[in-house]
Amino acid sequence: MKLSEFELDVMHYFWKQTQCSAKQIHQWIGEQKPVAYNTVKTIVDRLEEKGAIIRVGKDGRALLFQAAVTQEELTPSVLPNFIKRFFGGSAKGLITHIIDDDKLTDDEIEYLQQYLKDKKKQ
Amino acid sequence: MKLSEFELDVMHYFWKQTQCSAKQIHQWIGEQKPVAYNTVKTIVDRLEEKGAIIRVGKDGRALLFQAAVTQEELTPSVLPNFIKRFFGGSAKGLITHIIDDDKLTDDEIEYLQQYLKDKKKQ
DNA sequence: CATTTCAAACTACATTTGTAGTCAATATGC
DNA sequence: GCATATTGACTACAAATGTAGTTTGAAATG
Repeated sequence: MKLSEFELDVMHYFWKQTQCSAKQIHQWIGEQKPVAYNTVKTIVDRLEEKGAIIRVGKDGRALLFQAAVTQEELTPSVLPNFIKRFFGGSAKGLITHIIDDDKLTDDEIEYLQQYLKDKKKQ
Repeated sequence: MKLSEFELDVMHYFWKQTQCSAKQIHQWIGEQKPVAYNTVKTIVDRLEEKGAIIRVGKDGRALLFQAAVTQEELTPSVLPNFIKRFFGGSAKGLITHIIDDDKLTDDEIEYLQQYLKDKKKQ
């Protein structure tokens, strides 16, 4: 399943919330960028068409939707491509880039060190 | 600068090679998926329009191009978005995902451990 | 030099994406 | 019950994207 950037943004909300209406999505998105309700509704419609979300009921006249694909199901298909495109296929390259970029707190670094240590033991 | 997926694919070659012609790009891409020369040429044209590559000479009648933006210049604008979309903004989340997915060799794990250690010292 | 050939430049077109308006049905408040 | 406000469904449309054909001019070749 291939989703556009905006569609992924919206999925993000479905992954955090168990179920929600287009209106709720619109309000959430609206906190970050101004966009018409209908715009969000269109994205929701397309996500339903693509099978990324499904109707699970109604709240008054509003339809309630729920994610039909998990973040985990969708990510694997995206990450390898991303790594290939931007880091010549080297996952290590991506990680060192993140480290260089100071994207990690000291705590996170510690956590990852432990994580790597555990991984090597296996 | 925003580049499409295909455009990024092509940039990938410009980043590896110092300079090349549309024909060379076409041959390389052709190894992975069948696509007409003109298709590749269009992408090269668009990359030139966007200023991602520049003409650096000719080889016979063929134009030679060279990357005008480095991978490093382009990646920073893409990575945060990617992390936000797929890992809720957590770089740590991305890294642990990669580790879990066995994308790393033992040597790479070792290298990263050292890398993290050095980072913490700073 | 004339001819061939090949790449550049231009044009075309279906699909996807972001953005939103219109219309119709239906809860809901009074 | 009726008017009003909302929401779903449908339609619209420009820009971007992937894909490739046509035309033209200039370089290679005999």
